[in-house]
Amino acid sequence: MNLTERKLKILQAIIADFVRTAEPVGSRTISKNYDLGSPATIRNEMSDLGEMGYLTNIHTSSGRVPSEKAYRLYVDEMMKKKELSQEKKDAIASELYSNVTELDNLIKRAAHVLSEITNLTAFALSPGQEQDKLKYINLLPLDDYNVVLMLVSDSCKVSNTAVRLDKPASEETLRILAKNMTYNYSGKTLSEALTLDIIKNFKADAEAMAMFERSIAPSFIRTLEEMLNVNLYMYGLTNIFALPEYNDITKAKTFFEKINCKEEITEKLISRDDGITITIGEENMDEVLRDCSVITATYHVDGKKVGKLGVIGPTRMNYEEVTSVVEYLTDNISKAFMLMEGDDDDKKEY
Amino acid sequence: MNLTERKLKILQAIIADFVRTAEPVGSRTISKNYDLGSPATIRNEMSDLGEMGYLTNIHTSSGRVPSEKAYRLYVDEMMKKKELSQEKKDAIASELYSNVTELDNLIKRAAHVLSEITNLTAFALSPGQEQDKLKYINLLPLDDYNVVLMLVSDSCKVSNTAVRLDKPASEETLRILAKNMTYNYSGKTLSEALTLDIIKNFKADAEAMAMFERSIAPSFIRTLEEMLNVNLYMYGLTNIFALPEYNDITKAKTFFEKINCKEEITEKLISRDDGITITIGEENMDEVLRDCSVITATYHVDGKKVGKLGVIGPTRMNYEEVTSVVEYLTDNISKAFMLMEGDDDDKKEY
DNA sequence: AGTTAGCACTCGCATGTGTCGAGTGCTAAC
DNA sequence: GTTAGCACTCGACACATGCGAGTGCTAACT
Repeated sequence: MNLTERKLKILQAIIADFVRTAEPVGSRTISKNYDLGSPATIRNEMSDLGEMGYLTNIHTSSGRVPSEKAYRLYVDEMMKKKELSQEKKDAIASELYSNVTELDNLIKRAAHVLSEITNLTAFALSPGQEQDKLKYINLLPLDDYNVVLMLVSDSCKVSNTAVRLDKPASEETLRILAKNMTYNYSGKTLSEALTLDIIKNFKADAEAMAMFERSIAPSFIRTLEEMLNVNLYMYGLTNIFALPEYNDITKAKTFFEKINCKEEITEKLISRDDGITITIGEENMDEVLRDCSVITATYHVDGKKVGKLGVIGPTRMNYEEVTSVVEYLTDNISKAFMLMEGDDDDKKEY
Repeated sequence: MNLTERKLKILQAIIADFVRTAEPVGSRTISKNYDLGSPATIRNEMSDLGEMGYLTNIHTSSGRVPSEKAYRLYVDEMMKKKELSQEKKDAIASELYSNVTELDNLIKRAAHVLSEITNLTAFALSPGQEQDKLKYINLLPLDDYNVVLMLVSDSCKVSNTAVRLDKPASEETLRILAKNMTYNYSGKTLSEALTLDIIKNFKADAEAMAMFERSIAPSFIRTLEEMLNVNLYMYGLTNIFALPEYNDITKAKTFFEKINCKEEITEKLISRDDGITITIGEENMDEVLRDCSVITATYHVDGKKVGKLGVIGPTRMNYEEVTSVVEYLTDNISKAFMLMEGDDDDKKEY
């Protein structure tokens, strides 16, 4: 038995209907709305589709529900690229292109508008900074016991930390230490910096070295780690309440509990393939996401920096629509970022 | 009719039972468990209590449920101070006194452990920084077009922002501007700094002034505002799923949606009285919190800085227990903070 | 041979009915 | 003032019934 033209059309119709209504769809409905033959004919075809594993029925006399295999077929073969409605494009634009000054803010907004447009749970990962290089390192004395450790990266990400010394250090000592750090670390990527043996190659007297190791080095490492951290932003979590599949309170509960393990989710998302990736139900290999689908895409800013964003929703999701939104968004993140940087392509060398 | 000893005892028993079970409590239950007379006697008393507005019954033949007036009476008159179990004290201690380095982290942990112990939704507001003073202001050139604006406050809170200039500035210019800023702003509280007319009293040439106004001042203001921001942390939101009063999916939904308006919640919490404050149901004057009770307390760190933390839960909440936890926590936040600052009381002058 | 009408059958769901148990209110006796 | 007893109320639950949507199958139609 193979997938004839009509079978495909019927399957598509069933998917469309089920995505819209979340109700099992019967032969009569399809027959009425799609001009694909009489209910009886459709029933025969549906029966075949069921045998082939594309449709399931809860029990004998209920309508049919598309299987995950059906969604996979749909996503791979039947789904067409869809131009986003102007309205949605506008919504995205007004969110992205409006006086945002920080990349992370841009990302947040992208995730936010994504959740609003799709009515699903959206998330975004801030770009990984592994390739970002240290550019400027300094130690600024505040008073005898407090200094500020200041790191600036290639991409002008500034980070500083108040460090409390256990005994006063002279400005001279700090200057020397800062010089040493600059010498050893500037030009290195953040992840490289973390792997280097901190005190190797330091040229300073024993006391300064001791002070560095005790007080400054730990802060330095912590700050580097922090700069490397990928942030996960989530929006529209409560959108799941609108979905009939989460009418069951315990389902909603477990969803929330699992989705709140940010580390775990970050992990999962990072390890996904680049580009637009769609995983359906069991493909997610995850207890909680078993009856969800996840769509992610990679966005690029500034050539090298890469992050992810996407949505989590029921397998019954409007793949076509959501995919276009996700795609449109990732494209526009780069553009918005460039705009944010100012009209200063000439300055990009720095 | 007035509240006799026995009536009070019966009311207390009913509250205790209802808090535990969330089921309307009947005369027989009380009679069996509390030795306060036969079911019939208790029924008579309950009838009186109902007339006085302390008990309500859903319908003729259901058990009684304490009214908000009853909870108010309980909280005001009948509740005793309760020593926390050692187990809970330990849980709090292990969360608060373990290598935390930032105040905000301490606060987060406090809220987290609070939600864990009470099984309710807990929140914490980071301390307001209105009284925090600017101590150190500097502009550090990164390259021709990028400088770092660096602010350090009295309490060693460091903040810096990358500022992009629209045309290059000499180190000298930046030095002068920084000096001007220091002269005008250091020693001022953050909120004072925001109210001052930025460019008044500046001594610099016209070009430097223009540059300051165009590029640096906006970042300065934004940074100040950011430093003044009070952060709201929430934990245990999903705990409400365990409460029978939120078995209704729409209730859970509205709860989540409202509780997610961080600004609104922050507003509401800030405006509450200091010290331990308990508001019950309608006292909250809020559509969503109408059938919740809120317990907040103020914590102090460092003498002047003040924040809040507390829980949101159903009116049927263990007020005694929760109040003790909240109280114990606020006390220990100050202690943990002092420990965090190091054993350096001698350095506190700075 | 593919398509369709017709019909018996299944199942979920809503509705109605009866029973049970927990609880109240009242009255009369202690 | 307290208590036992009793009639009454109401929600929860179990069970039956009917309805509607849907299927599968067969036989007739094109």
